[in-house]
Amino acid sequence: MLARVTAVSGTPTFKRLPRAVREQQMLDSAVRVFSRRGFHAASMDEIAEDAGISKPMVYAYLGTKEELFVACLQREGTRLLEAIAAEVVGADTPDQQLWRGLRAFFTVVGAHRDGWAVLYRQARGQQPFAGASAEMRERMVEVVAMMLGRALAAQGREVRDTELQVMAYALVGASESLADWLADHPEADPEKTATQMMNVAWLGAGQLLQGETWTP
Amino acid sequence: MLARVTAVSGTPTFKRLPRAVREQQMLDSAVRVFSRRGFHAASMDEIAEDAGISKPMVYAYLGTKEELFVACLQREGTRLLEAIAAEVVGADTPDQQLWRGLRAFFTVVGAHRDGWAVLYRQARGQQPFAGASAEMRERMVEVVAMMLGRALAAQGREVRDTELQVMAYALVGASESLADWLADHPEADPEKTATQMMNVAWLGAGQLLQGETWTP
DNA sequence: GAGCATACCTACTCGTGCGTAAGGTTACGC
DNA sequence: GCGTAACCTTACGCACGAGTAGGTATGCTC
Repeated sequence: MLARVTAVSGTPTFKRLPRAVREQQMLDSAVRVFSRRGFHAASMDEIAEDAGISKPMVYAYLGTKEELFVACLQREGTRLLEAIAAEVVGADTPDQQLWRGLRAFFTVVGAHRDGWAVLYRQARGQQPFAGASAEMRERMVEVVAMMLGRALAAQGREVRDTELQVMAYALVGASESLADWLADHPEADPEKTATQMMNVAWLGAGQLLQGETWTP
Repeated sequence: MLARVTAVSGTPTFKRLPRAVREQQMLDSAVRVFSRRGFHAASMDEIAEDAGISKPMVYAYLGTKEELFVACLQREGTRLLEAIAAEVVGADTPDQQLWRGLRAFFTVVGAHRDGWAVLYRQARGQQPFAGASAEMRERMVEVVAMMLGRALAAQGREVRDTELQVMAYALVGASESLADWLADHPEADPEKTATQMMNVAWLGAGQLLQGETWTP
């Protein structure tokens, strides 16, 4: 029997699709199932079924379960990073960079909610992938820290790198958390969420840049 | 054969301990193994071995794997929430409440790093527990939002509940993220991390309270 | 219109790990 | 000092799911 006329994935798939197309369908299904069940609880059978295909096809195209998960991670991760990068290069002042980066970030997350769930909720905990996930975050933190640092320098102020790092970490964490919230709230508007995040980030940062600090 | 003289858990355990003690040892081991491996990859055998006990004991005392995980969640979660609550009640001004809450939070996380890893990195993704985890965060967000709201009211300003909610979410997320960073950096000082977080949170919040907002 | 590559299937094997049955051993009350 | 309850064990059954073997259909090329 060939691939059924209508798969669960929605798009009615007729038999015999070219490899590139099927691979994308499989990745879509994999992301969906991984995000719902978690890496281990997700079964290759369910992924195959969701894609409207039989299991050996998945193995033939994307390899083992781990490799499949990595492929998901890669696709969703680069989608996100590239979208952000593309927006950031078009801006020059620090606040414009931050704003456009945030907007791109929340837009992509809003459009691919379970992709974000896989990236953020799954990869982080599961041991074989935690490293890759942490590395991606590290890069984001680095970039944000650099932006903050440049903004500081422009104002003639100097702050230790560690401080910058920690603050960047907090900002990235806040964004991730809001993204997570966004992923669970279909009614929420990505752009508005980005604005709210920008308020927290920029005003908080702005004060710090002015040399004000809070002390117990 | 009885429980070995020296278990992997460190404390040399002689045979025949009272139930309450063994249960705590098991929970310690469970948290440790769950945090290292993730829920599914962790095996009951490994947990039992780590506790220096045989598997059926774990089942006799703490029940199935899911129940065991829930028990871990419960212990670590209440430990955290109670520590924070105890600190917050002793303060009255909003910034003191926030500060003492944050300090308690980072102190507990610093002292029980893998407890945090289980709570935050594991429970969040694995379907059966995501709900409980989200609920706990929800409570935290609610409390923070309330604190912000009171601070606002004291300054005669009024903000829509949703806005408060989102900002609280961002602050909680930033804290979680720093906690996560703390869990991976044994050299870091919880109190200092709390101070840095307080700076981001309070200065950011402070500006918002003054009515300032950032606009694209 | 024969050949060949590609897309696709059904139907297995086999390891791993949850959960349990059935039976030893120690401490404590009386 | 002895029964009994609590503590603890070894050794298994069994299900589930990753990965594979081997075979069938389809369409493209010359």
